[in-house]
Amino acid sequence: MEKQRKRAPSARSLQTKARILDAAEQIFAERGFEGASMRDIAKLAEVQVGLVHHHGGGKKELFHQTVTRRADELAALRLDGLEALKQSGEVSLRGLLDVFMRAYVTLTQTGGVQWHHYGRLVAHVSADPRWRPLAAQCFDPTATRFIDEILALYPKAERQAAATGQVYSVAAMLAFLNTGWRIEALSPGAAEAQVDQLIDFCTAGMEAILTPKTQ
Amino acid sequence: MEKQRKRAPSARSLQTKARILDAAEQIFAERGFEGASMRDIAKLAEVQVGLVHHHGGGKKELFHQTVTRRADELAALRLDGLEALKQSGEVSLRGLLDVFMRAYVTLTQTGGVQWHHYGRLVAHVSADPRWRPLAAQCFDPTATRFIDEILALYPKAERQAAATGQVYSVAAMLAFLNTGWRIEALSPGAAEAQVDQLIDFCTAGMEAILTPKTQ
DNA sequence: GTCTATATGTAGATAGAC
DNA sequence: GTCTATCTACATATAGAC
Repeated sequence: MEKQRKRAPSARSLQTKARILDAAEQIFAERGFEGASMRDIAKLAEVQVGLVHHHGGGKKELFHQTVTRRADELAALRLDGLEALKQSGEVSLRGLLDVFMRAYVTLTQTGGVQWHHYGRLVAHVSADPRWRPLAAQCFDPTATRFIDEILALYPKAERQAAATGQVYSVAAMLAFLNTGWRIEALSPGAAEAQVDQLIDFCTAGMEAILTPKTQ
Repeated sequence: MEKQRKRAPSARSLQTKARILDAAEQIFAERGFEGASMRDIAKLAEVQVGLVHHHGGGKKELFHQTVTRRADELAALRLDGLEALKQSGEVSLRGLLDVFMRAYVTLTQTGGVQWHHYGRLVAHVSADPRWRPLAAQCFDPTATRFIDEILALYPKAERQAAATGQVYSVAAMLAFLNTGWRIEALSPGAAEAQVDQLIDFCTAGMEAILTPKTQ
């Protein structure tokens, strides 16, 4: 259970680092990279400023760690869902977009504050061209995987169209996450209806640009 | 209310202020509010730092001025287009979204660097909840106007659905503007095709959430 | 209106004691 | 690993000469 590499990670140390990453996640999500300060992160994590540098390795490196920490978990969530969908034999465009979005959206809205912060953090990463390489590393492999599946359903569509639709869908999803609606405040049924609406929008839009205009 | 009628705006002064706002537009667009510095803005505008304060009235006020400067022009562009569309008698959902997006998108892509910067600046404003009041002041009136027209076309649709679709459409549009495709680098025909594709996506998505599921 | 000089605060980062 | 103290740089903002 307990990891022991060199000397002693000392459960306390791991716990401290986790607290720092949690704090960084929140501050970065709220104020962006430039707007966040190491001091505010340290204060929220209830540690000294030097410790944030020690565990984070500088502000930029800390930001990278914060983003990548949950990226694998998110990718696994999506790819597992994709695998389950394919084995069900009922692969459809809507089913693919549902798998890609629903678990993530639900998690960021009702899966605890940290995932909520992570949702906003991802919005920053996706919006700022400066983080393009980081975003590519974290999210492109999974996105490409889904685009492949979509193209298998629409053999005559061009890859550019599917990729464009994916970009628009992600943009709509991030808008949904960051528009400030805390859907958890609604009734559970209403929350699901909101997600359904998002998926309806993206499915219809995607299908429109996948099928030849000369309908 | 009115601008200084006291002495003389002195063409040179107006020119200087315009240069400062142009520089601010570019720097804010590239690095966001926190990432931008008054020094960098001054340097790009080729003036002294004090002058940026003098004309801008502090960093926050300068940001507001930069955003609002072109907002009226943009609103007029859209409302004129809406008026023309209504007088043509051929109002459709696609027509409305076309009016709302095409002129703006084309302008930010081929209307000169300053409009290109402004497109990215608007993306920052739209993404950050801190600028919500500013965004509301600049863009909500026009957006509400278009939502009204959409609801007139779909009497049975709920206002929430139209507003949600509008948010997703704007998100897709901003993604289009900021994904880095310089469509001006493409052939003119290809550029128009890209915009058509964006409008296709939004029209289909919007229609999907405006019509009752149990169709 | 424009420039020089400066006031004042805070940022990221590090050294060294414990 | 953790904390205290500090270095250095740069931020916004302003005062006053011209």
